Amino acid sequence: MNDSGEKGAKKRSRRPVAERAAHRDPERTRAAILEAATREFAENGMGGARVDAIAERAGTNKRMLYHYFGDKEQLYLKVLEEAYVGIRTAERALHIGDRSPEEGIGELALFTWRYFLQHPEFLSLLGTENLHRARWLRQSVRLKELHSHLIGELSQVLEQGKKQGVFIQTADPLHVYLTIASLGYFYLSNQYTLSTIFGRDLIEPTHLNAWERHIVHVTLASIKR
Amino acid sequence: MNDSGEKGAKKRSRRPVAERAAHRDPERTRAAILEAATREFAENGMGGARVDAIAERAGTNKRMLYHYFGDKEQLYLKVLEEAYVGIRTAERALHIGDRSPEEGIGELALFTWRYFLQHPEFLSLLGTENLHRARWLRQSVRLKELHSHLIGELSQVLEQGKKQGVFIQTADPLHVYLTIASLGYFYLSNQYTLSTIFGRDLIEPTHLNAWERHIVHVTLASIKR
DNA sequence: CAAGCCGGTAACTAAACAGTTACTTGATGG
DNA sequence: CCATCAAGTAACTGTTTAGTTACCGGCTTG
Repeated sequence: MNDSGEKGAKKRSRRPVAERAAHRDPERTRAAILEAATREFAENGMGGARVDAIAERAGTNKRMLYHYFGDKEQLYLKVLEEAYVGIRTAERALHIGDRSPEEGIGELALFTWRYFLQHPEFLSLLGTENLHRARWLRQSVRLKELHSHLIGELSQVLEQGKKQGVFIQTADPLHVYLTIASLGYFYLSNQYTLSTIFGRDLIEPTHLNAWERHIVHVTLASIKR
Repeated sequence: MNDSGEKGAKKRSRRPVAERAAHRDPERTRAAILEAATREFAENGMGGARVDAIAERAGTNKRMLYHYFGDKEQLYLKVLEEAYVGIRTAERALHIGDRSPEEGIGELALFTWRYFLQHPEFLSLLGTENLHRARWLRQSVRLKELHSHLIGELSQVLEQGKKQGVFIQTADPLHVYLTIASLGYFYLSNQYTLSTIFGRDLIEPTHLNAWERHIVHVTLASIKR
């Protein structure tokens, strides 16, 4: 997200500015707007987010926002795309095929849960986008190919497990991923209403750890022979 | 939701109006506003919902809306409360303890999935409310006690299953319910982004039926000995 | 049968909103 | 050292919004 060093350095050839570059730093401003927008959209949704609020959070003004991103909708789409790129990039670094199939699936489940836990804004953005029936995501050309890798790798691990006789033959890669994602997403994104109606603070570390173990247990129990 | 028959009949003692009671029917107007608001809030969230749109959908005007419900926030809370009352009421009619523990849990899973499937507006409202960290639900006095029944009954079924030796000793009622709800909620509420990124139409009957079976399978696999 | 009350209408208001325009500043290259 | 140009500011505009007010009309009841 903060790539202010690289691209900026190319333009500023002589006298690299170095000290007090707060003013007149386009990359920095751009990144600040994107981060502020991520928070604002995550907290208030598309309808509730305020362009003025984003500009203020970013320490700049609306003029710059419209200059870099066109309008509110394009900015929102950019935020959403970056969020997806974030999780899929982190996922690729996992290499779930390196250990035993069982460990591989467990690792994917743990990773997904912890990523969700550390990136609540990603969950919020997904919620908002689904409220609008993926209206903006569908327009994105960048994201279509980003997800095939995940299913491909997961599919390989499952096949290996089936050959070894540790997984049931009916285990389906998309179903397994959806199971993992479901258990993490629902618990975290609905924690507020759930904590309220059941009178238990679900975000407490004890409950959080218990649910982490539960996710791994459920995922493996559903595919093991 | 549509209780226009009962309360209305008490007031109109003589000459029961009967024919063409469209005009000047407070109960009907109130119900129409509530239903229109449910759809508007479900489709657009709290920030995106428009009071004018609700009035128009209800075939009335803003004056009546403010007259019956105070303001936008109180109307929203009423909508949310009614939605919770709806699912918890339907749940009570289940009596999951009547059959074997295994069948009881399977029945609860099926019921929850099908209720979610038939009431997409309930899922949307939950999403909206959680985006705002249960800000309005927490103010509700009506809903605190509504949910203890569910956990109580589920707890009994699990205990029975443990005694019979069909369920594992560590099975927890809240975890079991959250598992069932997770699998249904995520699949349906996130169907739009999921269908987009995985290139599969998740709402197709074939996939819907497969997921229904999957939910029951996963739930039981996670608690069976 | 008239008075008033209640369900209902529509035009209005002040504030908030997305998006624009006119202007300032300061670094750079000729 | 000055002309240029891009980064950045702030005040403005037309529109949309939640909420209000002034008014209408017909049913009920004394």
